[in-house]
Amino acid sequence: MGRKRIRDIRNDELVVAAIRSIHGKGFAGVTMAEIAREAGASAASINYYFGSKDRLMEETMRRLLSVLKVATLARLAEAATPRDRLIAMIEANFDDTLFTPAQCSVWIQFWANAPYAPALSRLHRINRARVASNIRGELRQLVPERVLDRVQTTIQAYMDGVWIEAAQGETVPDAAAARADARALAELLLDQSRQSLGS
Amino acid sequence: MGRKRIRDIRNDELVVAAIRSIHGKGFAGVTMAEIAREAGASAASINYYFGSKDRLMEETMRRLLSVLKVATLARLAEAATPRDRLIAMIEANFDDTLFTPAQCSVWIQFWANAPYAPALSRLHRINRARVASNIRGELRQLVPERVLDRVQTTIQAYMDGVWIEAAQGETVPDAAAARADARALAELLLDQSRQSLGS
DNA sequence: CAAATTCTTGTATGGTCATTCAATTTTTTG
DNA sequence: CAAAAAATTGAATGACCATACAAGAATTTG
Repeated sequence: MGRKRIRDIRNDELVVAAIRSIHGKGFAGVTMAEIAREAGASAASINYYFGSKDRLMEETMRRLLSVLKVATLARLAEAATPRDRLIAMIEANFDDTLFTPAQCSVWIQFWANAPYAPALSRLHRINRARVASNIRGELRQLVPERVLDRVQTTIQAYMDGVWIEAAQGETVPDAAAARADARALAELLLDQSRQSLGS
Repeated sequence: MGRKRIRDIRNDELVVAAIRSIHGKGFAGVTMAEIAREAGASAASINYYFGSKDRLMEETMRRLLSVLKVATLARLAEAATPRDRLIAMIEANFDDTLFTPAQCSVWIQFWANAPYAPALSRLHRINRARVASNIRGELRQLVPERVLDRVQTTIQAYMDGVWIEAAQGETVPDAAAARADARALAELLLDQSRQSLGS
């Protein structure tokens, strides 16, 4: 039963410690020893489980992307119409499980490092493409082809921007408010598109 | 006449080299020696002029903020109505002099470092507040009080998000297109606000 | 329980790099 | 032009830190 259990538990603990530590000092600023201390382990054990600091960052981001995926699927399960499905996917980005100060910070560090780390860059490209494709899938049934691209990129840029602001930590992120604002923007974009050209 | 001329020239050269270098390897990843080589100088001279790597980053960001300010003022000079002034301020963020791959990269590094460097944090807070205040000043004459806050934060989040995407470098940033998209979003927000409540 | 496997960590290593400093060159000034 | 001031840099310094490793502890297995 518990064949790979310990490994999984440690992986979890270390990734959680990494999220907290990165939030506290940034990825470049934090040391392996600090992350280890946060997890109640030794720096050497991080290398035992992950191989390197870069790989730890990569696994940490995989974790965040997984949280996003879970939140998205949970919300999609309750959505019936294309419009509901679109909103479900957007609101998932500001789910209570994802839109926290620590995770916002990690996401920023990810953006800052991705251009210089092939593994992160790949992760970013894949995730972005997946989200874009999902959004477009629903939009195709909601807005005219002519504006599809613009609406999709606008939504995605807006969501990224909200994350940035949250990571600057001047105000505690309010997930529910973020969802409401994002939804309002989406609905505005949908209504306007339908109205200006008919759908 | 040339009392402080050499110092100014060197500052310029070093800041330009810093922008290029940071774009190439990230702030944490680049060394003083690399930045110096890019400028045709020595690492020691950077410290002579700036005192430290962190101060160089700070001055580099001041440069970008100054470019934004110049672009904003230039566009404001040609704007007559509140609506034109709002659009001028928004489009300034995607001015040809500012919205370049290298400068987008630096901006991301700035966002990633600001939470951990008081000097950068301060710069970020001040700039953000200034832009927010300017935008709100125009919006006050354009949309109902009730939506003012939401419209302003939406615009700002969207602009930040566009910068992030540009910095990921998957596509070469097209400043003119970015301006058109941003303008379209602004006009949509204005029209909808006016329509839904009257202004 | 004994052998094998997995896990854990203290310590050593090697490399990297920002920063300092003294010495030199260049420029300014009177 | 000579003295002073400013600019420049090579090389030394001193920290810091990711990673490797070997030795030992814990756990699993048969």
